[in-house]
Amino acid sequence: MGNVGRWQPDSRGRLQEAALVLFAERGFDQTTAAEIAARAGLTERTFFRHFADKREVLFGGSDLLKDRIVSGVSGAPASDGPLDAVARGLDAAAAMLGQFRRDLSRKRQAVISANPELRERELAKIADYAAAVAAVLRDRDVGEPQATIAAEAGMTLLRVALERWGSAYDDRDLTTTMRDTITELRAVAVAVDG
Amino acid sequence: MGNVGRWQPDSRGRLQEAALVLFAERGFDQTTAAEIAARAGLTERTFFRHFADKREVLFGGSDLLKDRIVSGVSGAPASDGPLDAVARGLDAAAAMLGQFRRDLSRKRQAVISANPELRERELAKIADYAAAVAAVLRDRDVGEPQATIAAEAGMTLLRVALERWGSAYDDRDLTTTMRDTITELRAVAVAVDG
DNA sequence: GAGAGTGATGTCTGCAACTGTCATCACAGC
DNA sequence: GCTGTGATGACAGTTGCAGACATCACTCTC
Repeated sequence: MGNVGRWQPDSRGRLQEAALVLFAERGFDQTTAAEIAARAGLTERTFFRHFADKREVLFGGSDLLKDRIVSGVSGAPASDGPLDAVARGLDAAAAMLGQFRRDLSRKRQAVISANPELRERELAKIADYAAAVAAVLRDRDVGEPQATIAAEAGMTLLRVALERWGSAYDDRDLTTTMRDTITELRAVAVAVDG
Repeated sequence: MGNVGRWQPDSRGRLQEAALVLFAERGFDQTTAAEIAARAGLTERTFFRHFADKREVLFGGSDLLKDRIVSGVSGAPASDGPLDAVARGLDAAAAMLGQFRRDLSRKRQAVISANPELRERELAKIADYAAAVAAVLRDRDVGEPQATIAAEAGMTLLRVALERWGSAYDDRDLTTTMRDTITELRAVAVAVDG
C-alpha cells in the first residue's frame, strides 16, 4: 500500500495542499493543474489520476463526511421524527468538521466562496448527501415526499450553518451553530405572522 | 433590434432548440458546441457569444424566473411571515413555469437530470435565486439568519416541487404541487415523533 | 446619398482541461 | 532470480472556451 521508497509518499495529500496554497494565492482560474502538480513534484497527468477534475482536489474528504452523516441518521432512535433523525446526521457532520483547524477551514471556504465553479461543486456534493440521507430515511419508513424534504432541508441547514460558522461573526462551536440553525428553521416554518 | 435580413432571426433561440434536441439524442457529453452551432446554422464562436458556456444554453430564462420570484416575495403583504412571503415567490415561479408545455419541461428536465454537470448548474442557479430572495427578505426587515434560512429552504422546496411535478407520478398543477410541498415542510419541521 | 458607425457574425489562433495509450521501474510474492 | 503489480511519466489528441481581427448588411447623419 504505502509507496514508501520509490516516490515521495502521499501524492494525493501533497496535491491537495499545493492546490489550496496556489488557489489562495492566485485564485482558482489563474492556477493550472500542471502548476499544482509541479508544486507537488508530480506531473499533470498524475494530478488527473488522483482527481477526476481540477475542482475535486478541494473536496477530498467528501465521501467520508457523507458516510458520517448517513451513519448519524441511520443510528437515530426509531422514535425520532424525520427532521430529528437528520439532526443527528448534522451533529455527526459537525463533530467531524469541527475537528479541523478553523483557520484552514476558513481558508478553504474562502477559496470556494470566491469562485462560482467551486461553489457549484460544493452544492453538488451537498445534494449528493441529501440523496443519501433521503434514502436512509426511506429505509426508516419515512414516506415521500417527507423523506426528500427533510433530507434536502437538512442539508440546506448544513450549508447555512457552515457558512455562519465560517464567517467572522460567529465564533461558536460548529455543533452549537448547527443546532441553532435547525431551531431557527423550525421557528421560521411555524411562524405565520411577521 | 430584430436583425431581419442579413441573418436568420433569433440565433439564440435556434441554438437553444438545437441544443435540446442534440442533448436529448446523444447526451450532453457526446454533443460538441460546434455541432449545436452547425445545426442552428451558426459557428462555434457564435455559440459562445450567446452563452457563457455550453451548459448555459439550457438555462435561458433563468434570470427572468429569478425576477418573477423576487417580485413575488417583495410584493407579499407586510403581515406575511418570512416563509409565507417566500411562498408568494414560489407561486409566482409556478405561474411562470406552469405555462410551458409540460412535455417540453420534462424533456429539458430529463436532459439535466441525466448529466451531473447540468445538475450542478441547476443547483447553482437556484442558489442564486436563494441569495436574491434572502436579500429581499432582509429589505422586509427579516433578520439573519432567518432571512437566509427561509430563502434557502424555500428554494429547496422549489427544486423538490419541480422534481415531483416533472415525475410521472404527479400530474397535478405545478402551483398545487408547490403549495403542497410547502405544507409538507411545515409539517416535517414541527413533527417531533416519527 | 455618400460616408461613418454599429452589431451580429465568421475566421484564425491559442491555451488549458481533460483522456487514452504505452513505457518505466521499484517493490512484492513466489 | 523471475514475474506481476501499482504508481508514475511521456506523449499525443480532443474539446471547451477566449482574444483579435475582418466582414457586411443596416442605420444614422450631414
